Amino acid sequence: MRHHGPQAWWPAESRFEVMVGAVLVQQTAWVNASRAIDRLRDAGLLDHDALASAPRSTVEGLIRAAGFYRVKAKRLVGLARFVSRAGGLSMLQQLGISELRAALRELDGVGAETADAILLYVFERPVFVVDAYARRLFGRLTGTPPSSDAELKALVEGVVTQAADLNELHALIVAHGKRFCRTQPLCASCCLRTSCQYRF
DNA sequence: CACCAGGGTGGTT
DNA sequence: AACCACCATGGT
Repeated sequence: MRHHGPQAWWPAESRFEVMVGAVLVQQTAWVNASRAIDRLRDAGLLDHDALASAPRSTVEGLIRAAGFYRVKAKRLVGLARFVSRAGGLSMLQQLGISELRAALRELDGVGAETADAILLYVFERPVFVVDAYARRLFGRLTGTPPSSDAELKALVEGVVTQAADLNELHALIVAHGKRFCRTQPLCASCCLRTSCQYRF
């Protein structure tokens, strides 16, 4: 990783747009999820009330570029209805982290990783997002690899406690993982920047 | 042409 | 609990 530092991770014009992106990017390259987001924006549907009442067939047509467009359209409308029912993101913001996570996990299409990504990037809660890159990284980095995602989460969250730092950490892991970590061993610069206060 | 991309769900063993 | 098929498009 040549350029440690803010990764301009998860660019979006609103918090709800981040939630929509979290679903659209599942098993999909960001460039294609981004196209779908642009089309939703042009259609005025990056708004939970508007999206909640939009026909699924309309949403399907707009998000086709992101792949899995039928299941994702269903998930997006369900997500929008959830936010509308709750009375908006400012209402959900009031909830405690565990009940907010439980509410998100009940939604169709929101698994462990997407729930944690939303907690971190939408609600700014101090959560470490365990994804395939993080598993590979820590599996190789530590002598005894974490045996579960829960263990890995606890390990990292026990050290990195600030939401802003967990945000940056996840961004660095994914940005680096995409470039190097799939087939090659970790390179020497594969950890946090040297000026970082945290040590594993 | 094969493989991958910032996963989740439901079914089978 | 560990697999597996499926969802589907666009890039390399």
